Amino acid sequence: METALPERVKGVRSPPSIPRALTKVEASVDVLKALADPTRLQMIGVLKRSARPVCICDFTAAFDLSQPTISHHMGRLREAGLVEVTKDGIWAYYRLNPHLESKTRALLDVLV
Amino acid sequence: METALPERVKGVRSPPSIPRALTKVEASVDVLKALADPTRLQMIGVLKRSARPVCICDFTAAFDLSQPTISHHMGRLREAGLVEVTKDGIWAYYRLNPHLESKTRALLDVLV
DNA sequence: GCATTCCATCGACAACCGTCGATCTCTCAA
DNA sequence: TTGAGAGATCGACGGTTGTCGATGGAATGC
Repeated sequence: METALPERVKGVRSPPSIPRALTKVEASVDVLKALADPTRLQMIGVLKRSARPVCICDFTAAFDLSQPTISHHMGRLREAGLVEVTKDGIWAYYRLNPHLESKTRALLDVLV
Repeated sequence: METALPERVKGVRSPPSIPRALTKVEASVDVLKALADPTRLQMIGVLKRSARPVCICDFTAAFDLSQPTISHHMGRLREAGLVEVTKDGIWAYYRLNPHLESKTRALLDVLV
């Protein structure tokens, strides 16, 4: 029984009382959207566990997806600031962004 | 220079070597998708900070969204197993699922 | 019974997303 | 200089998502 608290009265709204969180939520949502795909989440897992940058051709070989699709997913991760690319000749090597915000780093530690 | 490691040779793929993670990834993706929306992420934040269940009418009042949209978002959170509902008369009170997997709980601790 | 209130569901719409084949750019080797 | 390979970009397609108004169902109060 919740008798110690004011009863809700029909037709009478309580004041909103829900603080509108702000830009912080939007930033988190962008990272979450980037991670909310099985291919991209596995990509992040591989990069996080790898001591050195990984050639994107290895992802193309490992996943049952076309090369443009792999490139698209990696681009999404790059746009979200999660990964960095270095070109070496005709190859592109990706690694986790070494300057990730601590909160984002903690998120990845929980996830992968 | 990476001379201590085998050089990548043009036209010759390295073995895949990327382990395909499994159902675990899919489960994480479902939670991430549920959280990857500003409205739903704020809802989760409110529920996590609230000591008692919150009437969904408070969310309807606090957000600039229609009542069906609020109900839809809460339904998504419920489908993902993140929240639970208890009906009290004509009101619906939502709270964080008290039996969240520890990994999911850790995720929310980082996020909100 | 009847009207009112809260909430979920339905149907529809535009926007976004994942995927592909085709194409373009760049680099390297012959 | 020419050819070939790696990777990004483009255009298109179906499926999903966020949003709304309208409707339906359950509980309450008159």
